[in-house]
Amino acid sequence: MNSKIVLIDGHSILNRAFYGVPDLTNSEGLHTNAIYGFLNIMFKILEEEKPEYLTVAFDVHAPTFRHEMYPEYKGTRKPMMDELRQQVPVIKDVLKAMGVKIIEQAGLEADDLLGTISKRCEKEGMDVAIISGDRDLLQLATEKVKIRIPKTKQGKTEVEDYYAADVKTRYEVTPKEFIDLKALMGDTSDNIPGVPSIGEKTATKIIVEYGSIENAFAHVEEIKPPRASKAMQEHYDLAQLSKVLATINVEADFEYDMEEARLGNLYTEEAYVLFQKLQFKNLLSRFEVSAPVNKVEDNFKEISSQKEADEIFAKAKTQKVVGVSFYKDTKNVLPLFVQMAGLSGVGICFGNDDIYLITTEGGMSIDYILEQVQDLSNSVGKLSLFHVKEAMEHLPEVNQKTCFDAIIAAYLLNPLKNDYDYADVAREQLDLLLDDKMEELQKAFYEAYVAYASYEPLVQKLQASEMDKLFWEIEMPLVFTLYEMEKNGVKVKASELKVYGGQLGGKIVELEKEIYSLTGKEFNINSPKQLGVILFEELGLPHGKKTKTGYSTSADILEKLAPEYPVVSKILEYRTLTKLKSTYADGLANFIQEDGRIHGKFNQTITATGRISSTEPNLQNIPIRIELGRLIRKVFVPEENYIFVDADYSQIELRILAHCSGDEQLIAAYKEARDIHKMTASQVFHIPFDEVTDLQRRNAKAVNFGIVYGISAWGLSEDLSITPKEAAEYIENYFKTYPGIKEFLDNAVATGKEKGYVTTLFGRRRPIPELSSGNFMQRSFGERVAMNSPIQGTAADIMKIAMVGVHRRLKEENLKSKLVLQVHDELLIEAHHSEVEKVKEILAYEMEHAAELLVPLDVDMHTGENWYEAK
DNA sequence: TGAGTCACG
DNA sequence: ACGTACGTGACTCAG
Repeated sequence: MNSKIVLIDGHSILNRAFYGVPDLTNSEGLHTNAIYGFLNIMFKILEEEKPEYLTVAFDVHAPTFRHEMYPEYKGTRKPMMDELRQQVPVIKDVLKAMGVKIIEQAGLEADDLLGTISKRCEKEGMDVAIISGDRDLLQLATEKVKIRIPKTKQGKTEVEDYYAADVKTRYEVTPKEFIDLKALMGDTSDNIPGVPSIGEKTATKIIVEYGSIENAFAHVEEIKPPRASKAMQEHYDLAQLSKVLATINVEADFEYDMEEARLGNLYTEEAYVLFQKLQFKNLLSRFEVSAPVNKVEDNFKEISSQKEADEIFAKAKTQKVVGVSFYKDTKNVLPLFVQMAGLSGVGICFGNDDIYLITTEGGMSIDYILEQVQDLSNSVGKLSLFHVKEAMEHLPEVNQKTCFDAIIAAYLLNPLKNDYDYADVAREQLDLLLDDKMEELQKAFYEAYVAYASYEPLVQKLQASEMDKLFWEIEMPLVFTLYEMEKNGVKVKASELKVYGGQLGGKIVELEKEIYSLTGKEFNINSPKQLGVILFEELGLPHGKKTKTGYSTSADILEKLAPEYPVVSKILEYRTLTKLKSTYADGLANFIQEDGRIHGKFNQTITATGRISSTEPNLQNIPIRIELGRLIRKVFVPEENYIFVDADYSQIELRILAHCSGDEQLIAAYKEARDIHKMTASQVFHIPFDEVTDLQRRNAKAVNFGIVYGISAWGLSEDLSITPKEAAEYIENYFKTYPGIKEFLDNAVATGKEKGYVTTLFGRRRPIPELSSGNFMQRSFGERVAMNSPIQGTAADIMKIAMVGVHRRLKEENLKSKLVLQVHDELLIEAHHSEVEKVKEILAYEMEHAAELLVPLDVDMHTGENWYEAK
């Protein structure tokens, strides 16, 4: 068995990968799709070939002898897109980190390097596989040298292989003749001229017949068709030039040490770090799980005696920063009961040599330890933790002013990531790689250490990005407000919910029967796939959009059919009812705790814009638009002697738009408390204010919404069921009426493109990597996001400020009333009967004064015996 | 696990 | 020519 070498045409494969793999970016906004695709192709090839040697060749962007001969060489080639260009140095770093030999040489193209190495290796008796996306390389094919051309088709990589014989089969010419073929037909991508009027067909015929351009020229009179013969006589010089340009130099002069190309272990620690940075989760699994050697680990000290613990706490009290973590020993706990297991220790860290785990092992009670931590919080500079809101369960009396939540800091620095844990922070802030499968004990040590060590870099980065004020004054205080809300929960009447669910169930069964009889068939109505087949194939209804998996059966499509086909309206009704039953009636019931309340989670590190999200259950999407659904709100009730006070901002996003754009007209309108949608209609459609019809007002409202979402004529036309042309006219008129708004939106996109992110009034950042995408769709999305995020994000900031203010006032004034829900622009308070007026005053004041804008912030308020009444 | 659908602001 | 409104989360089906 001969030894084997794989040679990769670096730029060519990177280019293939770039166009074959959908746009990917890591959390820092670096585009990574080409790198990802390149590595996938490379790994696939290596697995197939199992070579001893590997080399990747790159072009250096310097003129070669071909440019001297023909300055236009490769001249028409499009300049590399930025998103691809930025990936070139990175792939080189990745390859270096994996110990892969890279070769590049000024004055030589990758083709020449590959050709020469290939020849040298072949002479040594080796097998060679050359990987390129470029068919030029086919001239190098022999019996020993295989050219492999990967094609990415729908995510799958298929490879075309060419030995010399395969070239002959496919192109009717030998690899050597392939050069002559190209000399005749030319190559637009490399700007090789070829002979005018000779294309692939004619060129093949000529070369098959004569074997070379020289021999063809010797018989030029005989060449058929006459047109080709004439072209050949007139432009033989071009053919000769083209041949030289197309010929790969297989005897180039450069140093190449075979031993450097020998394949070692690709999966090095360096490569692992890079892969993590690039966020190639799939590829990471190729690395043997190996925790890197860590010096910190040597300093882990387990403490179980109270005397030692007291000393450590005493020392900790004088520190600027102390990292804290919690240790739950689950070794001997059945998986089912892990949740209920109590803590068995606390991690404490205030220096690289001071990393402790104080455990209950020696008889210290966990309450004692936790008390010490809370005590510590009063004298320490900062107490740094992960997930402070969750930690509050253990530290209810902690000094909130000294708490630092590293997860929230990491979120502000990159709100696009969907998941954060201490390992992410360790990697990003400390370049420390942690094994995800650690013992709980070791984890607790590391968590305390990372909380301590990441404090400085995080705070420094928050300052550098001007988000320190946002962090300390809004996000950190909000942690405790959200904790309170979760702890408070909201009372839900289980019995009424059950009745409601039962009623729905009855109606659903009836509808089911009717649908089956109307379609003449029993099927799963909940399956869009089955439903599509029944409606559009068996019943032959006109279908609209198609999705990847079949026909679209979404509500907007079905609604168009409903007037004509009774079964369709039944299906729509069925959908509504099953949704209400499964998600709300049954769904909510599952979350009612023993105290009769639902304690949903309010998440602070999820959204890209800064909004809060609600889960388990989602209490921010309880029905309201449809009456039947809205009834669910009747089961949300205050406890005895309490009443709901509900306050919501009126049109906060449009007001923010008015403020940020400084548009005189809009500002004046809000100052005068005019009906904004009606006014918009009057101005955009040129109608006297009092003559605006309901429809016109509705349309204007949709335009206002569209503006906030990052308007596009197509989107608006879809929403209003008008033509994109008409929608474009609306928008044009709108911008003519409010020139300040156009300027503001244009500016948002421009600064987004320039800086890579947009900001809210309070400095919150939203990175938008899509803005630099070469893909039209992605870029347009980025532009809409650039227009929307500052508005939506500022609204979120203002609401957060209001919440902190309301929470602070309730506490300061010793009120029994509690914040229970937040729904983006709405707050729900469970107010004690004796405190209703006070609560109303607090809500109104804190919400209206959360920010000082050029327009007033208006708040609507209602009270009620349940949530339905309070809206 | 991803796609489709639909509930909310 | 391209082809969607912005931001979320839960449930269901089907592979």
